[in-house]
Amino acid sequence: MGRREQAEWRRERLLDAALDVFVEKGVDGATVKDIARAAGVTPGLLYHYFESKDALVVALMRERGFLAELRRLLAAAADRPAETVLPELVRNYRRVLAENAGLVSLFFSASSTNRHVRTAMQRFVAEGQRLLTDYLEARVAAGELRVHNTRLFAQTLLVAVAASQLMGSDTDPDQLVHLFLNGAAAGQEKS
Amino acid sequence: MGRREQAEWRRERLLDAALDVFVEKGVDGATVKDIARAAGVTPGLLYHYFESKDALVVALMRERGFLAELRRLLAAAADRPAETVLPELVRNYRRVLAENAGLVSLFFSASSTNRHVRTAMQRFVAEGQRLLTDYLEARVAAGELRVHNTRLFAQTLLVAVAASQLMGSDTDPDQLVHLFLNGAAAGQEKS
Amino acid sequence: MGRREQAEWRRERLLDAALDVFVEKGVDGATVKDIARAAGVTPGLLYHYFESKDALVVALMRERGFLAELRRLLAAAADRPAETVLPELVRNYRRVLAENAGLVSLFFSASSTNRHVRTAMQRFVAEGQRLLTDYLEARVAAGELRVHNTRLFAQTLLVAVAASQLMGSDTDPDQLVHLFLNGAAAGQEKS
Amino acid sequence: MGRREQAEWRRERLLDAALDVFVEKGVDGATVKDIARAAGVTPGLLYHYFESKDALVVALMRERGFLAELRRLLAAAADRPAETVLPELVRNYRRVLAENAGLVSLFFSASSTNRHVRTAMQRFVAEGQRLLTDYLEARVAAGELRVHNTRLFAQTLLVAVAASQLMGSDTDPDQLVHLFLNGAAAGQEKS
DNA sequence: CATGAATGAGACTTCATTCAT
DNA sequence: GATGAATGAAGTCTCATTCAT
Repeated sequence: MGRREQAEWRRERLLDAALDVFVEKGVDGATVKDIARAAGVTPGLLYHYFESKDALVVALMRERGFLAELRRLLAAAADRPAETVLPELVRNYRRVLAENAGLVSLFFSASSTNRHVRTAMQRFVAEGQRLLTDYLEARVAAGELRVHNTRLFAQTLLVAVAASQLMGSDTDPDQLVHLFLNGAAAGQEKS
Repeated sequence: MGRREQAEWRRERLLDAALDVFVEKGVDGATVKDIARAAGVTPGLLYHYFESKDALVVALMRERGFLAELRRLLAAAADRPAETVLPELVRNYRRVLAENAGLVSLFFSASSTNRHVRTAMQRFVAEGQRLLTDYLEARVAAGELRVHNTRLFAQTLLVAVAASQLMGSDTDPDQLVHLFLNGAAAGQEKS
Repeated sequence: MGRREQAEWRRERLLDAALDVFVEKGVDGATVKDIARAAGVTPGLLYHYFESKDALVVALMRERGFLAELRRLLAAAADRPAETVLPELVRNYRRVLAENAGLVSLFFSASSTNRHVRTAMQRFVAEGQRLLTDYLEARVAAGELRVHNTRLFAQTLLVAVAASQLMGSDTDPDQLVHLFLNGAAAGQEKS
Repeated sequence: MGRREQAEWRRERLLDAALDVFVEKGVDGATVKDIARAAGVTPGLLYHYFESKDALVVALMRERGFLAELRRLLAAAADRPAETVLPELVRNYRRVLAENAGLVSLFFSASSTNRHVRTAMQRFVAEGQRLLTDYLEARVAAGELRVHNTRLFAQTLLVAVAASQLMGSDTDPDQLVHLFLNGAAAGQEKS
């Protein structure tokens, strides 16, 4: 492994360690020393790779966030029915969340004092909503859905998945999508 | 105002101040000095009323939480239709959240290092879900709803309201409930 | 000693200690720990009295500076001849410098990274020059001196005294003033 | 450019960079990284040319000081009148100071923790004074000056020039020398 | 020669908490 | 009850210096 790769690898290990520790102790509860120890380096080195502890959080959101995944999932979906796409989306989304488990709690703990972090997080969530909203609009245009407020639908769905993840519920993706598509009223049936 | 009332009053003011400061800076970001200053007293005095900073958080959740409100809202509702009750519930729930605004972010920021706080918070959320789930079960039994997973419905609804509050969206309660009751599929119509 | 006096006294002791340590090790070389130890307290307490290490330096200049002394020395001097006043001034000025010994080196070491400190120092020096310049102008007006550039005279005299102090020379005040009043050219004699 | 010249050249560029950065941030405020960056190299390389950061300061004083210049200016001056030589000296001295601008503040900031640096600086200043004192003694012997304390004269003059430089005053060299030669007393006139 | 990753020591600062007054 | 001086532990961050590549 050359010098260059070694550095890149070290950076990734620091992000791994940071995510682990943030998840376990919370962003504010985690100390730089904790993270460094988890990565097997000295605290000083952390500052060779990241400007500050907050910068680590921002980097995590940028580089380990699931926006890329979400984008990929919806890229070619505009023409396919929500009934097919959404369960798949939820399933994949859940998988991504599960894989990068800690990120979820990270997103919900907007407690950091630092404005940069908070702003980064909000931008992040907004972007996710926008991606899903765009897809939903396409489906409404296609006549499949009649959602009046696509933004509300998108926000609620994403939040619901994340929340169930956060609380450790083992929600069935199909059930969730079914609820969103068909509602809970007794008189309603699929045509 | 007697000794007794004076003390009681002071305690309430401390809780007020703590909530304000927690909201603004997050639980970990807020210092005891901040809280004391916001309450117009000295840090030392805070320890006459609360054992520790963490005790303040727990007290806030116990005494300022919206469980009482939720309980009251659902108490006499078991026999009334969800179509009527839920919008009312969402509306009132939102109002309560808005009034104790900060609590929402407090609940979502599970970042505190202290295990007591985290546990208290989780118990709290679970209790809220249980209350709503019980009502939904009653409505399913009454034949109004056909929800398969009432816990999922309850969790999703509560989280959705809280999240919209957290993100500052001005979601319309009626739209939200409509989405939950009727779904988004185009072929579906209210009878 | 009441609480109030105790605090005041402690603050003064911190300034004393800071001056000592700054003199010995330089502003940048001195650590907060050094200062605290010299004052017999913990580093944390220092921050109860001063916002930062830099604030300590500024406070030293404000409260231990010799401007007050200079002002007092020149207050009633406007009508008295420079030949009498200046040696007296130099003598007293040297005494003040000697008493607050360290301040001199503090003033010359403009090395602190912090802009606030540097600015405070410059304002300080400028004020001293202005005070002496005003007196000299009065003597020129009185016909005793014919200085063309009073600011130059003031600056040079003050700097010369400070510099001799800084370098540990035991300059005779009378000789110094004599040099400034009569010059060094051989053809010149007092009338 | 051969190996040898290349190395020499690199060394000079490092000294240039070091002086610039020391001036801007002070000796203690400047980091090795700052200096390396200013020289366009990496921190590690700096240690091929200098043993330590302090060694850089000492080298600067030895190799970039104005002693050489002062020596040259006074070398052939012993027989020429102070009235001619001193303004010329001040002018050239100021020019040298201006050219190596930063050195002045470097000399006045005796703040470095390191004793070696401090000692080197003091020796340096003393040597400058001795050079000028020797010249003045020659002029006294020649009957031009009647200075009683040539060391005082030399010290004061050099310090005055440096100080005006340090404080950014645009002092006129002729006025300064005039003050030193003729004094400020009203009754005195040039013969 | 040259790089820059890595270290270790230590700097400044913050803060929950205690306690004499 | 109330104050705020005082502490001790810890936290974030900096930096001169070394060394494998």
